[in-house]
Amino acid sequence: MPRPIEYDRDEVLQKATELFWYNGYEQTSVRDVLNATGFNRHSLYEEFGGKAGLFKASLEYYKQHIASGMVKALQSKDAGLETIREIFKARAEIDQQELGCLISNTLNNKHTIGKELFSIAKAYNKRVEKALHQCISNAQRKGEVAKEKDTKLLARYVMTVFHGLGPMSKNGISRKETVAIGEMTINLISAK
Amino acid sequence: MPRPIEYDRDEVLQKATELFWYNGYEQTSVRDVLNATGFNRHSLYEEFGGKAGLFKASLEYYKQHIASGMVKALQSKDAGLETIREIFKARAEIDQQELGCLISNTLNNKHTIGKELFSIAKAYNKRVEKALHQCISNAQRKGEVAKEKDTKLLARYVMTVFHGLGPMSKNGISRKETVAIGEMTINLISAK
DNA sequence: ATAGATAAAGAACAAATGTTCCTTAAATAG
DNA sequence: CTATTTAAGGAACATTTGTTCTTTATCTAT
Repeated sequence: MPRPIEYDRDEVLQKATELFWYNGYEQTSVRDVLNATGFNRHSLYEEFGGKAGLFKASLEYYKQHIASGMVKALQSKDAGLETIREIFKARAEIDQQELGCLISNTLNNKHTIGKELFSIAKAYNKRVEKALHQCISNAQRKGEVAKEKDTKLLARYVMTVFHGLGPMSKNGISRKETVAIGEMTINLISAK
Repeated sequence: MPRPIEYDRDEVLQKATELFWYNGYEQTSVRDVLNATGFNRHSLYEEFGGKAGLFKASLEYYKQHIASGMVKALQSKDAGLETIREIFKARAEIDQQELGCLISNTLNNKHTIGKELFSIAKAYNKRVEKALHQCISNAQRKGEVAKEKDTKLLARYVMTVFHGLGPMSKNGISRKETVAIGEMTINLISAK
């Protein structure tokens, strides 16, 4: 009996995520999303509850469609330094778009984005760092990393480099340079 | 014959810079600045030409009052790895405020902040990287860095770490960890 | 003392923001 | 065919945005 839904939730989310990624949360207006998707104003509030809800859904979309591959690779049983090398290679590719990472961008807006949205980004960031820690510990077990190294600190270190690649990409960084930075980071991890 | 100016330009700029640093350019309204400073609306437009002009002046203030010490140290004749170590120490302190770096934050808003403001940030970023490059080349001359190392790439690398510290700080990073990350970076630079 | 000049105060503007409300359209169950 | 249910369309809301304009206040050179 109800009139059938005409919009495609995933299509809307994909476009919204793109916009949030490109312009940031606060610089993306509800209008922008409506214009870009043809989505209905009322339906947006029905489906997502408002702008913040839409952003929450976009963060979820980002995690599942953009970042999940990386996390899964890191969590794999045979993850090691080669995994990290691959991640830098992928990052070198994506950074040509000069967008940085949506999670990192969101963290950067800590003081304006609201506690709930910030804590979602923070939680996911933590999850990535944990996966990275697992991977490095795994590498250590395999003998790729010296035994005396503090793998937790190494994970923090790699996270720092990841976060730094965002601004670097917006400044213009070549694939080559990004890969080189990855290689240097891996050297640092494995150095004795 | 003219009525004397009642405001203190530098005082206004200090507060404005603080606000822009904390909230970002777009999230700081002209009202916010007026409220925080008691500055006159009309005078703001007389003195700075508008919000963008105020931000330009704030970037200038930031360069001169916050970042210039670092650049000068890097450009000093006897700059070397110890200089970089000191910079990380200072950064560990400032990062407790969880603000990141205003230049880095501005770079991050590439797609919304407008070309002129972006290019100012970009130019200064370049200047810092150049100073860093000088410092590392100097260190190489002193024998602190292996001769075969690509100092330009090393400078890029350190810039990446610097940029990464912003999001890390907003996520909560201790002084100790920041200093440790600095130490690891210096090790990477000097490693043979 | 007065005229001229410039700062301060704040009213006012159009445009944009996120959100809500009301009307219209489209589908199926009876 | 009709009634009911829910989506779509879009008008309307109060705020907030950056900016401009008008009025008032305060100083000094004459």
